[in-house]
Amino acid sequence: MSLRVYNTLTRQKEEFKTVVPGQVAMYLCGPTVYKPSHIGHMVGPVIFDTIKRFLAYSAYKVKFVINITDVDDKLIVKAAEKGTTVDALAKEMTQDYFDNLKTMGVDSVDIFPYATEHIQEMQDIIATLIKKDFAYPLDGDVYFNVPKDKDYGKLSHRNIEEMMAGTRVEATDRKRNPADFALWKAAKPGEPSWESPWGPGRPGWHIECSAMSRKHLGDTIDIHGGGLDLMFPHHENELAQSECCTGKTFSRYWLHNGLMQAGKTSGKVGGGHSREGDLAESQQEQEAGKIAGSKGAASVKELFKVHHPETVRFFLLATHYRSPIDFSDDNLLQTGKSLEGFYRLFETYEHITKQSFYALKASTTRAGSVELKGEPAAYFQELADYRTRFLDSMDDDFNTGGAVGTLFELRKTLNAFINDQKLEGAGASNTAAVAALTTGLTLLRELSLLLGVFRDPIAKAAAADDGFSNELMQLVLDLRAEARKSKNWPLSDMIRDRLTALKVVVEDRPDGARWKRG
RNA sequence: GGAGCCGUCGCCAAGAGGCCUAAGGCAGUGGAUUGCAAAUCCGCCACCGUCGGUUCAAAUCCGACCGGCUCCUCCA
Repeated sequence: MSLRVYNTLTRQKEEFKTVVPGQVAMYLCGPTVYKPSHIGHMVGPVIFDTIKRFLAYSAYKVKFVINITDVDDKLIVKAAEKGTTVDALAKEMTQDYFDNLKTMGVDSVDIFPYATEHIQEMQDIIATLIKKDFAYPLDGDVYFNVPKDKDYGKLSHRNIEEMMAGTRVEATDRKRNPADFALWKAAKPGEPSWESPWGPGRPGWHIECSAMSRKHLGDTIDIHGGGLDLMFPHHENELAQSECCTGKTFSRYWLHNGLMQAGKTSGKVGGGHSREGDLAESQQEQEAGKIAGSKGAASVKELFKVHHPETVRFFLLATHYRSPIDFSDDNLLQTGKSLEGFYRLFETYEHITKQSFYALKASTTRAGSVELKGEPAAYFQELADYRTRFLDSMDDDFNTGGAVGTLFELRKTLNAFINDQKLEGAGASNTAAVAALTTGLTLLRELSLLLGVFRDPIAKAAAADDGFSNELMQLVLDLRAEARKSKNWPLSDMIRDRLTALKVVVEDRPDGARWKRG
């Protein structure tokens, strides 16, 4: 099966064909760095990070760019509020963004270009647009002339006449047409500004992406991504500017991810108060303070105090990227629970082989995928089927939700194999069976790494790593083992009950007792 | 008012004309296993918002309706 992607431009799934065979240029609209990231800011990066992993696995050479918007109205307002400079605020919030990306396991981004470092490139585009009569200067501003662009509206599937019919034409509006948008804004006192042929000023909202995408990825890119909320006007305008400037296709595929929603009933999320609509304010808020009285969504850092980042990432990928995501503590808690079985399997595997799942060497390419041959044939056949289904799901418009499903099925097969072969007990010395198990775990590692999950051991509770506690626990369990040997059930049960009360879970496995803090 | 999205088991969520008498997870439940538990495995647990239509065939296409949601601009 070959890759098919849903293209917003055509509103259908299309076969994926890149400009340059074997290479992918991918651009994702990044944040305006004026406040700490909330979970909505992480959705796009996690999804496109996963897309990049899969494309790379599928033998594409991918260049992935996320921009940082470090000049904007919201920044100016916020900096003034906080009594700091735009530059200082932007730097602080950019760092926050980077921290959060790292925690979420988003590490495949090649370049993070800054808007303020591309003023010249923006001006070049504006100058070309003026020359081609697609834009006009007006008292220090420069506007894009929307009616001049006959393709305008093709991305968001709107037609200009209808739009204008619905637009209130202000008597004071100086623009030639209400739909025209600013490419360059004349400087106001106290605001950051740059020299330009049209006088000192700063860029409009959309021009930065056109400029940075062009500079780092070329006139025509393969994938342009962003939240659904950015489709109009941001992407529509970007598209118009870029194509009118270069005369070429701006992006072959437009991928829009669904937005987070704070469910009406979900109430608090990650410890922060959220009202309906707050989260949907989304990836790149277009208007600061749009929702009056809004406290805003919980910051990502607050969220991580309550939910493990891996749980959050898994949760985001368990739903199709184009669907809205109902974000709530309950949902996250359920996801966390569903992951425990994986962690337990990894633990069991380590007990059997004395080797960590996390140390398994997995292929990062489809061509190098682990070989699934051997005995028992039925077991290997199942593994092969899961791999096929997982990859087919991903090939079908990056259906991570379907792919996640096969991961759970794979887990079940692996556990069943351990049971059948008694690998925790009598079968432990069956080296062929243990090797077969390792093959299965290697497949699991290969596939889960594609989603960017189960990359590293999750941090255990601090006390569990404390040598003294470990030895003490070993002592208690040894004593209990003695009691069990002499069938002193009341005593062994008492020990277990008392430990349970201390939130220590004891499991009597075939190869001995195992404990962990609950 | 205009444009668009969504409605699949108690909850989350794949599937997008026949392989669906609908994947997977969480919860529930019966069993195997266990001294008892825990964990694990096996089994059970949905006719796909409603009503019509198209078709040999629809959860999947069309229409209406009901319910949920988003966007409609950088000037305010």
